[in-house]
Amino acid sequence: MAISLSDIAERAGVSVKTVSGALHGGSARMSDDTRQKVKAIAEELGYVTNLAARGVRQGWLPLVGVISDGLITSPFATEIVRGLDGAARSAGMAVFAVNHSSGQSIGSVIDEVQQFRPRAVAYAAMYHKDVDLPPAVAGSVGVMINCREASGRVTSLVPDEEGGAREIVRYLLAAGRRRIAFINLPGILAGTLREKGFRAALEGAGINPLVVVPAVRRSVYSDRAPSLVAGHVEALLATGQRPDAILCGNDRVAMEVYAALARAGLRIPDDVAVASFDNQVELASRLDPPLTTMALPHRAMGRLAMEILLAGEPEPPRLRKLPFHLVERASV
Amino acid sequence: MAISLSDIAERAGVSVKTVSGALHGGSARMSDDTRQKVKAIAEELGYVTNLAARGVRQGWLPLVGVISDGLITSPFATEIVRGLDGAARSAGMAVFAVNHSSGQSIGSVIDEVQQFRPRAVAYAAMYHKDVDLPPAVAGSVGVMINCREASGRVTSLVPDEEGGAREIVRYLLAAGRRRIAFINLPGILAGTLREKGFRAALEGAGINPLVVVPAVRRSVYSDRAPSLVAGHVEALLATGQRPDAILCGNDRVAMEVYAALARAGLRIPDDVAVASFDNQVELASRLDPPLTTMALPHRAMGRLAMEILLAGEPEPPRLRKLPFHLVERASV
DNA sequence: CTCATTTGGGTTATCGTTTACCCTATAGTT
DNA sequence: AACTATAGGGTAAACGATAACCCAAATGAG
Repeated sequence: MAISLSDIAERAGVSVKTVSGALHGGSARMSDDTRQKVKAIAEELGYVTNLAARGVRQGWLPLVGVISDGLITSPFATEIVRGLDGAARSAGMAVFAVNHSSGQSIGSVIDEVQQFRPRAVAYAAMYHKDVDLPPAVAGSVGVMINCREASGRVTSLVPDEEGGAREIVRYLLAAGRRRIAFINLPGILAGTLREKGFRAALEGAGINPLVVVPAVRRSVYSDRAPSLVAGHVEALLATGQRPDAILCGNDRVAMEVYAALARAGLRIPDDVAVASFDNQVELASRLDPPLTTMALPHRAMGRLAMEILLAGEPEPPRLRKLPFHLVERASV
Repeated sequence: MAISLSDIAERAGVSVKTVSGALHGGSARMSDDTRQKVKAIAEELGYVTNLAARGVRQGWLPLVGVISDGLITSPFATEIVRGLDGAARSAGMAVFAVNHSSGQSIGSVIDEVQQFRPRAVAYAAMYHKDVDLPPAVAGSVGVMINCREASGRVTSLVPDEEGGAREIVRYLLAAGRRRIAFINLPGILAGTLREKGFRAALEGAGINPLVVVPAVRRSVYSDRAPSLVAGHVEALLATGQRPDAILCGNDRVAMEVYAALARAGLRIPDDVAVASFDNQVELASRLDPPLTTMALPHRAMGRLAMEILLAGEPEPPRLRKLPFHLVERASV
């Protein structure tokens, strides 16, 4: 079927090992003449390296396996994969992803991945959460992305939720806002951590948070849960203490806040500033006015993950928090 | 390093081939006793098949390569990959994706993919477009997803844009709407085809389209291009012939239409119905009222692509148009 | 009881590549 | 001129799994 080294060897009148050396072994000693001739014939025949064969010799394939937990619906998944992919390709690796559907045990998914003898394996969560890796398989996973591994045996990469919240609060304060409300995402780790950062930043400035309320019914954040946002905004506006800034748990919440404020006849940012988390570009940049929001470091997590995976000497496992990135638009 | 068949064979006191037969060759004749013993030892030792070794023998690896053209920013990419992945896994295959960045020739990307000796290769475009595959590589690609291959040497799977437009128009007509405007996406294939379907459906009903206008400056559709939507809506409302329905090129355009109608004090759907294409769930379901929209058949394209790739006898190449799917919410 | 068939399993070659080791010229050194 | 490096390249053995072939023992039919 496909051309192999021995086809080239025969045609060039040299041995297989010479061909191998000419094409792949950069430092193999041989005359430039031979090397060029072999390369020319390989090119002519359309030779393509058989990585499976090399893999059986080396014991691994130039692949990086990514186990993604649950559905890959989120657009963030692509960002993580993109970060991984970019770094992987420059190292001559390809990324293959397998879904960890809720039915299966993590062990069986890892076995599935290990069949390919990948160079490295990463585990990626689709939203920031805690994950408990069974001891037996912890050794097969090189890095955890967007989740905190409980046992501490594996390096975990997560967004710095607290820091991100502090940063956006400081930005609102610098813009002169003082009565800041937070419509948070309840029941998820990111929400809990952001609330901590939110309160800490305000406290540091000697200001009390106006209010912290959940975007949907407490303890269940899901896109399908009925939204409480409109009600919250109306309630906030009905009080004497009208907020001069509303921080939102994500861009979709901000979208609803925009609508509620528009109904109330208030202008953004003149009457009320709005800021949020996520930076779903397609949404945030299309709102009127375009939304100022904290971008999650998904791409950076992917890139750093690959660096860690492909690094020679593994550093001791630890939790690394990656900074958010402020995307300034016009809503503050 | 990893356990191999010979480790098991030694431990079980049988030959390697017997182990191979016991674990993988379902029909290999041997006593149930032997088979069970071998399986038990394999389990105990934690044996994991080495697919690279099998691959060198068979000539291919149980991998399906997906070449994705350009950036994988779109959330649709995940849908396509999900469709592929689901079908692939039930066939024991994994999907690996490589980005076709604009700098590279398609040939070099295909070579990169072929190094892994994948069972099949698909090419996926991130938006509906025409793609010209060089004759030399057309043979290596089994199916084109979300794009039309010019030469006709490869089966192409695309959304049925015309049919989708016809369907949503018929739905609007059935809801009693007669003055229907279309804010289309200019400069892209999907827009052109949808406009055809839009006009055809109205013509079939003996009605004239109110107007067809571009969402952004003509001939350049991009998320970053300045939007013309607000202006169009205002202009439409200023005429004597106020529309009773606005069809939008995508959900983000619809979002802007919502805002413009709200500013004008009009209610959806009572005063004006709004419908669109895409079904970006997170956006469409969060709008108020939730948006009725035509969902693109991305998942279906992924699934069908895998079926075609893994089918034994290839059917003659042709262009297959997959139907959109109406998602009824509350905006009509 | 003999011969044919089936059962259970071993031998060995093979896939394409890499690598440890070996051989032979040629060039350079003394 | 003899001797030693070294360049240039060949041989052959891996890597792990599979498959074509073979062989011995057990089973069945006549």
